[in-house]
Amino acid sequence: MSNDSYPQGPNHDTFAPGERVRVMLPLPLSEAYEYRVGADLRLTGGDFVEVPLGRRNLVGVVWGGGAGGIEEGRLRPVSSRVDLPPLPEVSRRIVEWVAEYTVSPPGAVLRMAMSVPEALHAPRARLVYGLATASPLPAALTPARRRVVDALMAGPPRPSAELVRDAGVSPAVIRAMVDAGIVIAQASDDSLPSPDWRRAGPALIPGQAAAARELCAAVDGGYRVLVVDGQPGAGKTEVYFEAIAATLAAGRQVLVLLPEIALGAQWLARFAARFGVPPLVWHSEVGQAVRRRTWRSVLTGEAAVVVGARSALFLPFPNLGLIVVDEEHDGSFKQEDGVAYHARDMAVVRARLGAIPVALVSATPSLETIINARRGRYHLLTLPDRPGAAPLPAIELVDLTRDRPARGGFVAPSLAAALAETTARGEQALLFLNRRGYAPLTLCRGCGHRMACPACTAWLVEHRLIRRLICHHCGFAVALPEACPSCGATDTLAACGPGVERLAEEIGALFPQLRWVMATSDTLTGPREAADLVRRIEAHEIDAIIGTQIVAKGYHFPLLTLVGVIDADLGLSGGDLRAAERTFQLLSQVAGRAGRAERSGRALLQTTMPAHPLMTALASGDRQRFLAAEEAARAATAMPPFGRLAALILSARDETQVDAAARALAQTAPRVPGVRILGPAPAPLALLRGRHRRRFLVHGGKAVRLSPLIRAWMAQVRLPSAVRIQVDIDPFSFL
DNA sequence: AGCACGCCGACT
DNA sequence: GTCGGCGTGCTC
Repeated sequence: MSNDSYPQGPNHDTFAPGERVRVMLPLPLSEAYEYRVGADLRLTGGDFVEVPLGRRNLVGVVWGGGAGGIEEGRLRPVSSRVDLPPLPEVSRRIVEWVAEYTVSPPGAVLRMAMSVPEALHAPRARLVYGLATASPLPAALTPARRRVVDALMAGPPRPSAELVRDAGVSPAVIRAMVDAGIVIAQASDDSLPSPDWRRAGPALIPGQAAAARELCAAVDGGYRVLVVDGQPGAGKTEVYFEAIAATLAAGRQVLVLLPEIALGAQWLARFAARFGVPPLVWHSEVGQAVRRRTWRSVLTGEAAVVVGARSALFLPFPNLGLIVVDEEHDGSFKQEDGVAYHARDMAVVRARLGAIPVALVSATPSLETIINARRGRYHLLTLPDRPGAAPLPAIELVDLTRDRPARGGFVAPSLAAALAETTARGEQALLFLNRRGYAPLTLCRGCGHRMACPACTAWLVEHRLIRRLICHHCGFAVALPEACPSCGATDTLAACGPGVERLAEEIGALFPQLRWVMATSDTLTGPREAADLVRRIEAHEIDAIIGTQIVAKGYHFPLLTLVGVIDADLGLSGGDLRAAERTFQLLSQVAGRAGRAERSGRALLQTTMPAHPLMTALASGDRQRFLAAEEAARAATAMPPFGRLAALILSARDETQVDAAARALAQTAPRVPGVRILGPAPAPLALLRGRHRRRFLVHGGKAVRLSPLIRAWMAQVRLPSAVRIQVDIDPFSFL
């Protein structure tokens, strides 16, 4: 049923009864489907409509007029128009752009923009109970009724269940008070509190103020990419908060993309301190009621600021005025499965399509961003170093070939000594090891058998706390065996290499008095656990944090003055294009956790390669030299950002089938000057979740558009449906 | 993405 | 004999 309580927008693409419309459905279909506009309907591009598909009814979006691509007999009518504002034009264009670029069906991209089916229908109004203001309170009240009145005087109207709890009465009391006219039920006012951009921000030093002025000047000035580069503690957040305030003052919406939201409690608190209210939050952990409300308030324009993980990029903002991508270098902005996209790059496209500014923020900007800034496509704003605070922590290398840990241990004597000194001074330490579990490999000393995942090309990781061996790729888990499954010998299984659990064991043995806590995605399962951990650390109930990269980001603890990196070499193996860059970023970020307040900090990096250029660059703090070397290496081989890459991964349960498909694809590989196609070869995880994988790599110059080339290539070959093909334009990691 | 249709194993 | 496993194909 049509409902006109929302305006339908300008009339340039309206569709009258009897006309054909193309409707994009949130399904991986290659194109929009055509429908007939039924009687009594007037539709506009972007309208959400219910349409029949097969034997079900789905909500899709009116994409435009029908081109007559389907015969009359198969055409079915649109069922109804959904009572929502239309999906904004710019949202429709970003869906098409991303689909084209990533070689994905547009419907699959639209699905990310629609996100929750429930959100499409208005939630039932909730009733809240408040004091009737029209009539005066009766002079005499029973004790139970008195408690209800007191509870309502002390706070806002609330749902019955809450009132029952707060007043300590039974629901019958409230019902009776409603009948007596003392309490009235009303629809809850679920309007959102708006951030107050008029509140004064913190005082900025001249360098910060200048950057803030430039960012603010870009607001309402059309498309522009600004890079905010500054050391940890240099005030990047405060600077872009000023641009958020300016955007809100201009009456427009703001989107902030952050890498990991689960641990964003400190960020949210800073936002609330600056603007008086928390922002809306969008990530996979957000529950469906909140999702629905957030999605709808974005679409109606009521939501002022949304902070979210990469998927927030596709929220249907009708009036977006600014995008901020914080920690823009972070790898988690790259989605690898399904529609493979890089949220930072697509945020830049979204800004261009919407003619708005985008701020890319980082202490260690990606090489891509740096090169774009140098070429003048992006505008670079560099913040001065930490004002009035301790200098950056001194990064020292611990040479594991000389300063050797005790047999069976992983902590070098110098790091152990630093830990003892730090905690003796009443300060805190972070021991960083980017490996979950107890040990990454279990092998039999008797026969040499290694415990591998049956469905993946990967070793099973021992998780001693839950006594299981787990595959970190597919989740396969078995109980820790007593005997070797290959030779049957008992007491021969040996844990090889360290994980955080094993590190914790070693620390506990070295320092029995030390109060440590382990922080990994296994122990911090939600915002509540994270908030609790933050509280315990701030209250100094903890001397040392033993954690994975989950603690590398966004935190700032005043007493934390020592960071120990157990294995600085860990990210360098594997031949990944960005291995060195990523390691540099991660380790600088981790080191930056030390001594951000008045106290100066130390960061010790344990390495077996102290002469490696990456290690010397970290130790000397010479980011420029490291970047220059990295840039030269990439330029010499025309690797990104000096050339383009795409990966095609074929997978099937049957190995001969995937090989046959790979051969068929190889035979039709396009021959284009300046484009090289490598493969097929076994993909880095040749077996993943029980599927055999083969990979092609497509490499071309900066000027070559790989997406149309790959699309044309795939169109030539008809593969059996059991073979899946995954395209990844601009692959980030090679695993 | 669903949902149906279709073709092979263990149940009443 | 059928119930049901999921592999394959289609939906305007």
